[in-house]
Amino acid sequence: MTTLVEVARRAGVSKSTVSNVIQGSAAVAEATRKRVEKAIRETGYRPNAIARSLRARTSHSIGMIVPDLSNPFHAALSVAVERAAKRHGYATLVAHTDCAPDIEIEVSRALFERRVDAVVIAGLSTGSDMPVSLLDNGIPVVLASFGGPSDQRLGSVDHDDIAAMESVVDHLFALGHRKFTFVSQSYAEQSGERRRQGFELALKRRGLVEVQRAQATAVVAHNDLIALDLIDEIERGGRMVPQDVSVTGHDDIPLAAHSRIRLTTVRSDATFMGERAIELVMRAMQAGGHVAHREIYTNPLVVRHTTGAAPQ
Amino acid sequence: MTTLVEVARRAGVSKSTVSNVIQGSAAVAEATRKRVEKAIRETGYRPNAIARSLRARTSHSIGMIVPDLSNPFHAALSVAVERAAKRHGYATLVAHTDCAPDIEIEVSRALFERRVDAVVIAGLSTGSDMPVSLLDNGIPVVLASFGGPSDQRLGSVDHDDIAAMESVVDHLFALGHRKFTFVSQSYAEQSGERRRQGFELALKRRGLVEVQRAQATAVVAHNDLIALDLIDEIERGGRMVPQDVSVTGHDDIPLAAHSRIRLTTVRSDATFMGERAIELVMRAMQAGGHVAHREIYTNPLVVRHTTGAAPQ
DNA sequence: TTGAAAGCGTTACCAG
DNA sequence: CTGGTAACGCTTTCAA
Repeated sequence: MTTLVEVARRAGVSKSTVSNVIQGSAAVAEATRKRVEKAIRETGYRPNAIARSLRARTSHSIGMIVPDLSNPFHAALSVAVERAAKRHGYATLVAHTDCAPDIEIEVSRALFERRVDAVVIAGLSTGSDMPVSLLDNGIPVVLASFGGPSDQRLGSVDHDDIAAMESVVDHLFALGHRKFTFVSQSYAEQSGERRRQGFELALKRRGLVEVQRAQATAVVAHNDLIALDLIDEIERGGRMVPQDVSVTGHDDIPLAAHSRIRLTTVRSDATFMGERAIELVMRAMQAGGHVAHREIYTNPLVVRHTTGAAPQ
Repeated sequence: MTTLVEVARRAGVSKSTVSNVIQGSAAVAEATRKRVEKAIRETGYRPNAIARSLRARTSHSIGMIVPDLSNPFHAALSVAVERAAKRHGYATLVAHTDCAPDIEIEVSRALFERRVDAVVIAGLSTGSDMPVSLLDNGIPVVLASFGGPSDQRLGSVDHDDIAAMESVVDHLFALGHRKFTFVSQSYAEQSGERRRQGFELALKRRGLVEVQRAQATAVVAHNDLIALDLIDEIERGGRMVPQDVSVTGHDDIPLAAHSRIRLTTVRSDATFMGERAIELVMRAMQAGGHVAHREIYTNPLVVRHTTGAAPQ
């Protein structure tokens, strides 16, 4: 593998000079610059980012922690994060956790050892103190698409789950539904918990309590993927959506709008959130501190055809 | 940030000793080991992977190049790659290309500069010589879910697109279809081209030629996502699938089996391919060479409800 | 305008 | 068993 010294030798200059040429920094005589550039071309030299990182004490990489990329919402978020990071010259290290606390620990340790300059988290197990340990190590952290424990140093690009659940229940209630149930994912994720809270709050406000899934005429799912699964299950069981049961999702993944699905859901802009997360992180790194900034967006309910009047 | 020397000073030993303790290698007296471990615990010391990489001349990271993670098939592949890599202690750097040649170049350059130990590619623009340039730089490359230019050094975990298209066309032909069309994605990807070839071959074998999309009674899509889009478009246009038009996909993404979709498609196991790709890559790195190995799987046609008898 | 040297945090070799 | 020293490949003073 070609290194700086080889290029230098070839060009008959010192490595400092080669370095200067590459950085485009210090004034270098036109003639020498030419010689060096020629040597670089001839050898196909590419700077070793690892050596640079060691010297610069910054890896120019950011960590992306995601529960599960097979959720299209998370995939879109990751895509946005990676693209935005790349635009800034940062590489993205992805890691899945399935919201398993032990994996979360292992992963954050690995990211720390690799000295990522920041981490973006798309989902976390309830009660995880992983962000705090990252923060304590001086790594800026921003939560994307959810909020979190109220450490001041944290950044977050969040959406209002409580309001979202209120609008979902409101819509269903107006359609005459009184028997609600909430279905969350298999693992305990923070956003799931918050949506459940919002759901229960909205119910209580109307003097209702959650019923068993089998009794419900309105099923509120934690996200679109789960809603889709529920529709599948309900319809395979011989009942119809929305005639017998109404179902709502959350996220508005691309497929939700499909003519065969037409899912009533809450629209959340994963791409925007991913980009915004990187913006915040970049700004924080420039300032050499933590993000310490939260913003929260209110998402609109998108009414489609999986919700309808409550059966008599 | 705590370093080895700080730990050493604290424990009153040399950094070599601390290093030895960490490596668990050279025999270290029980007493000193204890002291060192205590110092490590007290300082919360974590080795700097960047320094290690520089020294070891291996980054313990692999690059994952993917056209677009929002395709669930690619997402599943990436998940599998990342998980398998993590199991081996490797981090995964993901990069999207959208199959844009200029981004591909930029990305492979970035991965090379970061000295990834290998790269897994999930999709590539037609005619790209990016794998070759990586290979020439001594980086093992394996293509996952497609084949590629026939460089001997390449690895690939491929599926038989020609056979897949033959079975798709065979199925449709048996249902009475004679007017076929093929729809690929917006960008020119290698697997897309190959499937198109397989499709045309299968048609020719039956003495048929492709017709305009508007005339077709059988639409063969390059992948499930496109098939889903087509169904959406067709049904919004007032025609029915499969009564008026039959549609097939490729990949068998989770949603393909949904009760509202029931897509006839070719099943390809993204998770398996991702894992296998990492296996091959690990083996190659151990041997210090290129993968230079290809395997190709024949995928089954999964007949569901988006294909039916050709309209009279 | 150029180059020598120090140092980033490790590991590995070799003396002691 | 332990520690000194020399790399790994780069950037950055600081002199010349």
